[in-house]
Amino acid sequence: MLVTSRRLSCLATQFGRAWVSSEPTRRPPPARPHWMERVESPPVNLSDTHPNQHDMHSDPRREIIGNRDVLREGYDPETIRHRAAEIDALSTLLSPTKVGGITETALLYGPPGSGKTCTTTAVLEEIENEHGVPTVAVNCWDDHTKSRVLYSVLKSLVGQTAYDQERTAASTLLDAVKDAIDEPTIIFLDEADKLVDEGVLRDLYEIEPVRLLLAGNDRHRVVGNLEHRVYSRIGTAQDVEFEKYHDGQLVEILEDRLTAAKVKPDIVSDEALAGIADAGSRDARKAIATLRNALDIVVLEGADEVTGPIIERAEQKAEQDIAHARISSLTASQTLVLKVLFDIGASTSGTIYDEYEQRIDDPAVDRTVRGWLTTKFPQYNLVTIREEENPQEYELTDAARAILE
DNA sequence: CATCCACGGGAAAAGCCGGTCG
DNA sequence: CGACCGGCTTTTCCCGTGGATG
Repeated sequence: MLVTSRRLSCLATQFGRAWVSSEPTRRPPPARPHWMERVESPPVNLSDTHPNQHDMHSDPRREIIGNRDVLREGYDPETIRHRAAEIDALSTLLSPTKVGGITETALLYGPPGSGKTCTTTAVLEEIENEHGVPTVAVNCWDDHTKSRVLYSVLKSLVGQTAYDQERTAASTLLDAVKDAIDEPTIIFLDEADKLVDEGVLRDLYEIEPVRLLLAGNDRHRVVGNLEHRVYSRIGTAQDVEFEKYHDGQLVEILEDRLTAAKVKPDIVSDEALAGIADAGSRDARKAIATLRNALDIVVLEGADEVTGPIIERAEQKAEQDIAHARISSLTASQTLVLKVLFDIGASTSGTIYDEYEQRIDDPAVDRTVRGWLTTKFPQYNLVTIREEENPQEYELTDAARAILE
């Protein structure tokens, strides 16, 4: 099943480019700078803390997964597959001869799990290593406010700072960032559509040597209403669009991980792999999470191989882990709104609010609850909005419902 | 030294309101 | 008209700091 020759030949055709074939030089772990923790921290994954890793000496099961690390969220693969065009576009856009030239901004957009982050990270790493161009990456999901973005940028540029992240004025941080930048520098804001205050984009953009890379799910959300206020000043931004992987491509990506993770052969059949790719609904992040969970189930339950039912459970677990973590981060009041939704099913904001108000002593005001329903909860993938209804209705996602039971 | 309190700042909540739809 | 939506603005909340006070 793990057809090595197929993988290699595929690689060869995918990447004729020099920088790709210099693969092995990529990612010297210690050189992994600053923001790496951020990339790893995102939304959480309870199952990441799961079994083995330690105490695996006498455990015969350790044979099953040699290196589970490769399967964790945020791990940067050795090889970027099926993104040759995007890599090409990014490399051209960011090549050192252009950095410092005309200030341009690149806009990367595409659905979740379409390789935006890992592709861009790889290209940036290449540029930093080969050409000495400083690069900074910020995940705006974690750092979605102005001060946090600036703090994060500053920390990447100068290491530890004397500033207190929460307490120093954004303007102070901005000045410090300006001072720290004296040569062309690439700043990559991942999930830029999660920013609360897009003013920070303009602030960063106006620092002369800075070149911005913005990534998000759809172009409209990323540029959206900053079109006039910021975007026009940003000038001609170059778009790089990422599309969902096809199932076949996803299978190859999963095969790479299986090999790198040194998973014992025969645990995951071709058929199972296809099933996992299918469950991932063309989202690489989700597919990998499903694979990881499926293998954990196999290990924990001593199964012989990954089966259909295991894949199904693994898929649900992947979603629920995330939902669980998200729900834990909510306030009691916010959780109550979800419970109301759980009890009464899909409803309009008015109905939800009436019921919510009944159940709590000091309810938040309706505008606030509406804000949660339309922005925060959907972003957390806890609620979906049924826009076809008029007025629109809010409904819990399956994962959220499973947690609230 | 221990407490108290006013202050500065960001983030989140609350308030306001014009607009849409049936 | 009533119910709801969502952009924008204003207010409140919250917390570390630092100076004053007992």
